[in-house]
Amino acid sequence: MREQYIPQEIEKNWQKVWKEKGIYTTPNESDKPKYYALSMFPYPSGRLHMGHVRNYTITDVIARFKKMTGFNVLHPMGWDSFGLPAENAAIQSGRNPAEWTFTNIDYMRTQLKQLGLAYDWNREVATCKEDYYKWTQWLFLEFYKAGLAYKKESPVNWCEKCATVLANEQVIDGKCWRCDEEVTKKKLSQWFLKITDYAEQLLQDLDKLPGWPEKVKTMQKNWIGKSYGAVLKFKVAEIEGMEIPVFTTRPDTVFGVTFMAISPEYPDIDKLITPENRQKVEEYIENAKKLTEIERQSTDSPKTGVLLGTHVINPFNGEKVPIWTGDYVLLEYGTGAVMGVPAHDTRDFAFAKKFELPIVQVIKKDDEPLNEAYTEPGTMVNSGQFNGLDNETGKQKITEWAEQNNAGHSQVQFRLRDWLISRQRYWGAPIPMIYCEKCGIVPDENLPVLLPKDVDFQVQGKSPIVTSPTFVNTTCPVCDAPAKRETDTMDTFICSSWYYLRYIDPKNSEKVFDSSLVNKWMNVDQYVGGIEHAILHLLYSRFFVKVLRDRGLLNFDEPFENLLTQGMVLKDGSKMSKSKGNTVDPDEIFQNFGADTARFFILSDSPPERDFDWLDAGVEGCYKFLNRVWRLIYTCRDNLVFDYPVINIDELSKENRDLVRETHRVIKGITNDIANEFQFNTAISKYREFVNSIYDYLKTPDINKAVLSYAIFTLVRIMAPVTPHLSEEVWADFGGEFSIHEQPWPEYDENLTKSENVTIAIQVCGKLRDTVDMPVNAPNADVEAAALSCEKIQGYTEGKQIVKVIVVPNRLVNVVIR
RNA sequence: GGGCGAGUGGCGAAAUGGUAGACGCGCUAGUCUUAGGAACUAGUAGGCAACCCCUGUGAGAGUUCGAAUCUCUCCUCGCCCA
Repeated sequence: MREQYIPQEIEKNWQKVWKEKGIYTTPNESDKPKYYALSMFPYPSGRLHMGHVRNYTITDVIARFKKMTGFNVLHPMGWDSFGLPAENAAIQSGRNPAEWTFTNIDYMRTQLKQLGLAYDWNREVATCKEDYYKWTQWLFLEFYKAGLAYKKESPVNWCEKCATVLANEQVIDGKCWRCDEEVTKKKLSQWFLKITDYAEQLLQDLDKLPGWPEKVKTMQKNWIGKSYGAVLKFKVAEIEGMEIPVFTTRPDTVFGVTFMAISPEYPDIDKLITPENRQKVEEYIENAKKLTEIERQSTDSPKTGVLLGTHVINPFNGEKVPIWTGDYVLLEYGTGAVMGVPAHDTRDFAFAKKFELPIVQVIKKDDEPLNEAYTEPGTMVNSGQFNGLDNETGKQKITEWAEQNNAGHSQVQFRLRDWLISRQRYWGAPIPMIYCEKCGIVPDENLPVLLPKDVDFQVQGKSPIVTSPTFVNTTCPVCDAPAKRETDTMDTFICSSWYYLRYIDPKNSEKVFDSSLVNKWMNVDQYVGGIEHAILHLLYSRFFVKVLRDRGLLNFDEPFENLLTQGMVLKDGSKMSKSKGNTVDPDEIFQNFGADTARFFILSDSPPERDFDWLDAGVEGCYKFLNRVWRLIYTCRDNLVFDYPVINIDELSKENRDLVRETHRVIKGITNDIANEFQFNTAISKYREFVNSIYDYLKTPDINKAVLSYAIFTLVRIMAPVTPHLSEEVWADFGGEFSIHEQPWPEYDENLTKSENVTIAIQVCGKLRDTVDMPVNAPNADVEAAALSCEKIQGYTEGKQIVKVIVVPNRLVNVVIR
């Protein structure tokens, strides 16, 4: 027998051969249909973690399988390599962020190669390289030219610890998505991308994505948050000509308005404050600034507010109600002002209770007294001419009345805000804009705008980029006068919004990419990544594609045809993390067991979208199994014939026929598990069952070399996507043509997937009582007769009346008695 | 508070209207061995001295010849949104 299974040697050798022969280089031209398999590219944090291993193994198995089933597969990899950790490392260790990043990339690339992933490394991209971010900047200018990039002063989310602003999507429960610091509000002049222009399309086109998990689509739908309502205009009683518009989804409750609340940041708030209230209000406004959004919005935190002293007039009933300012009203949502209807809005109710404001019920279901806000449907009351309408009709009628009387109009409102992309950091793509005193804001077409190297990373509270004497001062490209550069860099989510397009044409120095190539390769047929990107990255990428389509750069609506969101890798029931000390280092697994074992294990046990609990004993179990496969092959080496003759099943003994049939059945099962369902865990269990069957077969005296060879070499081939090194080694050792990964996927004969006999369950009144072996597809009458003649069944039927007998072919018989 | 998803052995899980617990981990006993954490064999949902018996897929009801699976009510957990 050949020596032991030594994965470390086998794997190293084949990785070298694959590289030399370039079998994973993907040509752009091919007779085969295209298939684009994509993993979310990593941030080069230093080393691979098990989440990466899981993500990339899943995509790799799909890519290898597709290649064997006849596709020209594009399977690239790259680096999401701008971002804060590099800068923090630079601050702490004095190293240059670029150096830190490229060192990490080199190490992680080695690890990816050790995992045996079938990437076309010629297409590698890194977002922090000049030849990439040049085009990120170019795309920014495309947005600018389309009127989709603008600068605006507004209160923005500010993370003190990261010393930068954050997009709304990056604020999780009022905290920074990166460092968990409480996010506060700060007024700054910042660049935005006008994603709201595409809100409707981003919502509608979710229907074009049947290959996405419902969960992700629902999350995006909620995030975009389309709501139908009306803007109603309330005149200010004390100030001639001034009015305050409010957005409401409940115009039907307008007769229940007993106060108005405006945001502390409301632009005209100053005019609305009467002198006797001024001091109190200003103090209140100061305080509100310090609060986080979560503190302000929470339904269970106590409501606060102060009276301004002025009033508005309800256009519907002429009633004068006081104006308050309350921090639960946010400037960014709606119009920054809400009409207070305590009877029918939970937060208004709490506010009114606290400040003893009147509560007027205008929607009624029954006569129960109002102990809390009534937010259900009902009939309108106390609403003048609208009394008696059901409230849904009321919404329309009220809005119509407002439109006819110049008091408002219907309005569709989105929760989605424009995307704030300015970051006060160094390690990102500089926003290519110049400020000239004469010409104003001028785009810098001279790309790339390179990151300066003469910066001081030790500065506190501002971006290191500002310390560069050479970067900030420049000349205006229009008038040649001295000018200043924009010093903010772009949110790294911009860089990752288009990387999958650059893989298609990664070395193009003339253009961002060749449109015809991109149109040919896209969409991504299968995208695999973590659920944590359900909103951020996936929404931004969809937005980018739509804008680039409208700029004529590509001709499709959506980037990712099918999406698989894989679950987390856990250990001892919780997420792996350094602080918990429950991490598992991929390098250690490679060294001890080899990459094939790691790949095999990470796919076993749990379906991909579910969380996966890492178990050390589980890895060992997989290693033992691969050893068992190896031993199986080499103990029966003398009986294996690579070019075995055609098998005629009719000439074989029962044991041989059974193994042939099982081989066909396993091909069918695994093909289905991988191709249709991504049920890698059940595929793995089928490999094991098959190996167990072959071992059983070896015990029979009548071993047929062709049958055994058919089983073994089929096993080796169908395992190839999961254990590429082991399969390649065995294949080559027995004289197979290089490479097993370029062999066609085994086919099966549907007729031969069926066994000759089946065990039929016999139930009496739905309870299992016995079983009987019958030939497959036996006539129902025969099966019924066999069932009724069973001794045990007769014991149950004796003296009873048989009401009916149900026969499910090849499955069971149910005898119903009375 | 709303939306979505999930609940099956000691554990990861399988079965999507038809023999519940495939496959694996762990465990038990045995064989071989100087030894074994290797390999192999047998067993492993619970109850009962034991069975070919009874119970059993979060709880309860319903539909059906038959329900882990479909329907309703409730409980618990997770995620997202407030």
